[in-house]
Amino acid sequence: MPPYILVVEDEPDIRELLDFAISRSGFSVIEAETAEDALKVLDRGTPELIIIDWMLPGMDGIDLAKQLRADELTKELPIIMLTARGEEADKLRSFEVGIDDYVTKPFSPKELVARIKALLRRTGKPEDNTLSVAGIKLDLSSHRIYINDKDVTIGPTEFKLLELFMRNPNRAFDRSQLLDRVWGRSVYVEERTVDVHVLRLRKVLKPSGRDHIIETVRGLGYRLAA
Amino acid sequence: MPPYILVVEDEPDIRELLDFAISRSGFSVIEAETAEDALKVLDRGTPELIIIDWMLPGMDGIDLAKQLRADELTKELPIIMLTARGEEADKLRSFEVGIDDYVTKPFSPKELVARIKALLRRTGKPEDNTLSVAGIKLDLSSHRIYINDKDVTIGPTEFKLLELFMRNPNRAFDRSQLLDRVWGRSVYVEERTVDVHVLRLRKVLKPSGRDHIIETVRGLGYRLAA
DNA sequence: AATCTGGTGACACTAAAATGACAACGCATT
DNA sequence: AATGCGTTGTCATTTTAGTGTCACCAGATT
Repeated sequence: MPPYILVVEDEPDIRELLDFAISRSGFSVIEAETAEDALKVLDRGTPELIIIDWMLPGMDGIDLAKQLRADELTKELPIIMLTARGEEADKLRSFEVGIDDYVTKPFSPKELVARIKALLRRTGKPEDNTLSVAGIKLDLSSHRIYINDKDVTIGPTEFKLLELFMRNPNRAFDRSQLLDRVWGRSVYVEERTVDVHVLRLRKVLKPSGRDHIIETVRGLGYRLAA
Repeated sequence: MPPYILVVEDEPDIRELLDFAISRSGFSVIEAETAEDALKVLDRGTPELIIIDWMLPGMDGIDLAKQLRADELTKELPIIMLTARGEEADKLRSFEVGIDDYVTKPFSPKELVARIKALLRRTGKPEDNTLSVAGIKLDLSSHRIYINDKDVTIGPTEFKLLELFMRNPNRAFDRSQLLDRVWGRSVYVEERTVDVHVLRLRKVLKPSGRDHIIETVRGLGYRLAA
């Protein structure tokens, strides 16, 4: 899943310059000549960031930006707009649409790259959705669990239970809290069912000797000891 | 026959090293032990590039190169010659024949791959945007798919589905995400339809034994395991 | 000892996914 | 317009995996 930056620019020379400058600083670049092309590319996967030329044949940059903002999938996509000197007056309009940054032509590649990096830093990619406590690693994005780097399988309920515990290490939950937060407020199940799932969770942790980290708090409920 | 790189080398160890290094950077490799074998392979389809060991039993590398240059079909075929240290003196001769580049043994795999890429770029072969994960290769431009270098047919929807998975290996998607990103936000289809298409995708992958890489995440959706 | 609380295995039950069949559709060909 | 082919979405059915409950047991608590 190579993260990439999408460049939408109709002038071949500038496109190449952009590609060169950006690739050289370690990003992969995909180029599109027109807004229409860009949309096609976007259909196949969301980039980390998109650079759009203000003036484009057909649908222009602003319209493309608007459309991106309207779409749930690309709503958050950082946008850098390329404008020619003299179009600066329009920058207000572009910020209205939700452009994150803009660069005026002619631009220095160094500046551009700096802006890209700044923007990526700013928008912070929550890519590594991974929780890890006491040798247990829970990868939210792949929905996988590793114990001492060994892959283990686990049921959906146990997954949610473990996730809750890992998000709140050392905190003790009573059974009704666990039911609320793992099963949901609406369903009714016996409180003792929690015990069974804790048992099942411990069974999964057992082979790695990590089962003791789920502690029983007598008279109350359970807790994950970090 | 999918785009590939032909390696002509008689020493098994080196052949394997080459295969490993080159495949790892996304090209398919076909191996030949001798010049004669190589010619047989070439009969079945022209590769993107050919790597020839200088010293070969029977017809040697230079002769093979000469013959390739003489044939209309392989006249333009980029050739990289592998020479042992000490044979460098002959490099002049090899450029005469029309070798495009040469690499002296021992070589670093990284350097070799860099040279391959440079050569492909130079000879104008547009670096076909191809996506490859776990022995599955997607050719985005020709919309074709190769599994272990074997051509397989696949429906458009399965293609998009597989592409999404390959662009986000290990990431688990729920059905609604898959519907959004493969079918598009606007159309309404049953969530269960996803199951059917996953089934169809798996059926296509089955003959190559690659079907298990599409994993079911119970209670959630699916994921491609890399 | 009497009681309370949690651990545990068994089991019936249910929800979720795999699968096979099918009708509708799009598209190219005739 | 009719034909045929490949693709698509849906549904009914089977298969599989996970769930909740209970009965019983053991250790802790009084």
